[in-house]
Amino acid sequence: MTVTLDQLQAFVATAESGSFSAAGRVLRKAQSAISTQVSNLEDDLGIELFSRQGRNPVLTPAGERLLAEARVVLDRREHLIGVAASFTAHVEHRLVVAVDELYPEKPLAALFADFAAHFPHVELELLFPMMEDVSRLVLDGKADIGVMWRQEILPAEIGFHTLGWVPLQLVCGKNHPLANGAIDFEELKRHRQLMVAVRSEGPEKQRLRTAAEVWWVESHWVILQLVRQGIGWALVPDHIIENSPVREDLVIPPLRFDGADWPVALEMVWHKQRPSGPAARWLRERFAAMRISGLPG
Amino acid sequence: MTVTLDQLQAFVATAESGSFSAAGRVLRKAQSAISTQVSNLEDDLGIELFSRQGRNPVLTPAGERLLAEARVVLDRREHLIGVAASFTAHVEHRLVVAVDELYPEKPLAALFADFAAHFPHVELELLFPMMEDVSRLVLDGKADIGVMWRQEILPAEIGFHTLGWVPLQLVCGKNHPLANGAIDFEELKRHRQLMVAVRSEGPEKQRLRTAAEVWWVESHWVILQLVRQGIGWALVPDHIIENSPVREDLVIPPLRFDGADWPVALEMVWHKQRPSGPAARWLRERFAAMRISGLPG
DNA sequence: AGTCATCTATCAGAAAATCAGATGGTATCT
DNA sequence: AGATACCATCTGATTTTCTGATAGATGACT
Repeated sequence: MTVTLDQLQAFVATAESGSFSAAGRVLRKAQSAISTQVSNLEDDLGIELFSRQGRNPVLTPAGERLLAEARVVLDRREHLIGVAASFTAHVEHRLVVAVDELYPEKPLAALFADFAAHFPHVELELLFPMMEDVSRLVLDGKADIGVMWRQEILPAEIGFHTLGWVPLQLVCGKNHPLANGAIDFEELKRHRQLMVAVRSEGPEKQRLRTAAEVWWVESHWVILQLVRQGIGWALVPDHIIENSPVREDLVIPPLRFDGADWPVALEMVWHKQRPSGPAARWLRERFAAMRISGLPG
Repeated sequence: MTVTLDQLQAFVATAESGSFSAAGRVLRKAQSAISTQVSNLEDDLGIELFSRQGRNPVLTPAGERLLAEARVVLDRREHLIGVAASFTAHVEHRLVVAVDELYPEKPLAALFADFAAHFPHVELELLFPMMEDVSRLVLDGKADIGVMWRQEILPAEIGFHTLGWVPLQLVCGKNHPLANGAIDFEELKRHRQLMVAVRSEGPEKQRLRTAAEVWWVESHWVILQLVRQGIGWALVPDHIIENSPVREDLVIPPLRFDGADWPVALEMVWHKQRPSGPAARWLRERFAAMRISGLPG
């Protein structure tokens, strides 16, 4: 004989319920069936799993250890069945999500943890594209769902939904001229501004442009590195400043003018024509239901 | 019916051998048995694993994915059986090894990789004790095997075996007075020496003492940090210097006297009276068979 | 101490699953 | 076209597993 899943099941049920009889009741089998199955398992493994001194069987040290192993084997069977079920339910086996770094990581991590619990069998690929355009990735089928900042013109094939607005902070290095005292709007124009090198052209690209001289940098993270060196000032979302390794060298100077949180709209995008499975739909709904840390949408 | 290990085995064998017939030959069963078992598995999972268009069955995408899962389940069964076998063979379930940092990590890692392959079911705990004495850990039963540098007096209950000698290098900071030019033995005595704070007293503790003024530090790694600051000079094994994060700031000055590699003997120790299982014996033999990077023992 | 409920191991027969071998049909190669 | 190797399916035989019964043992309770 060879070790059988039924044997392992009888073993685990016995360990969990505390007696062969109870295990029989749980598994809807006769007590004798459980008893012999566990006994056979012990013969196959060549080791005693339960000590049968008293009225109830009690795990031996070996039984204790092997119980954990048995649970693993049974879990893997359940997992296999789950994978098969997700195939028949036409759940995606793989889902690619492209998220702009503007989206705060903390709720993102919570969301994906939740996703993993709901769809344990779906392989998730997360992209944080730098220079590529999120909407282009979605358009080309390289990503199933995208989260990006607003682009005025989106192709008609792309569906979208506004998630909310992320407020930006004005930040500069602590040795930068702007770091001392409150800032005038006109003053801003005289210093170099660092902006993310947005990919597609359009009016949105220019909306935040304030200074005469602008450098284009591929990521907010890199921008902070440059800001720290005193190369210029920038508009960067809160959460990126918070989590920056160089945040001690950064200054958020007070402003002498209003309406100065420069909100940026975050959009969720997908391809209208590509059919989306249950996992993609679930993720879209959850994205839409979440509120961004800033103003609600 | 529920998914059975036999079914999975038939499935995997079919996928590996390319046909039901071949799988039957491999598993020493009739072709019909394999065929029906795979068919039953497909019914249970509710999905087609093989496409049966041509002469031979060929995996569907779902089959491809589930094949990996099936292999995992079968592997876990083998693992369980292996754990049980190691119980009956009275293999230790846990082995604690205390290694002095003098022992080079590279061969150590290779050795333990090998160990993991031979004894996959043994939990290994590795200690790199700082201030505690390795022989004391072994004596107290907190470690099964120890590798330490030679202590003249070892308790009688401790068995030991000399593994080899580790040569030490004289090292100092690049701004230290000794860093310029070849070094005289008398010169050494005038500068502060940093030594590892060895735990037990004994003549071995004093053997390497050269300077008048000595600081005792708990680890060679920390010693290098201090040496880098120019606090003193030290004798440190090669591999620790190599792997130090501060090695650019260190200098190994030339010496104007001979016999200056200060070899330190490494011993393997164990408790004679405590019975050792197969894993401990294997590890002892392999330790003994290895040559230290320096002179052979 | 005696009673009772509940547990375990084991047995025999019934029920179920699995297997081998035979058969017919089909794809592939020569 | 013929030969070969393969697959699906059927049937009866074999093996395994299950149930239900029985006897002995343990622990709780009076």
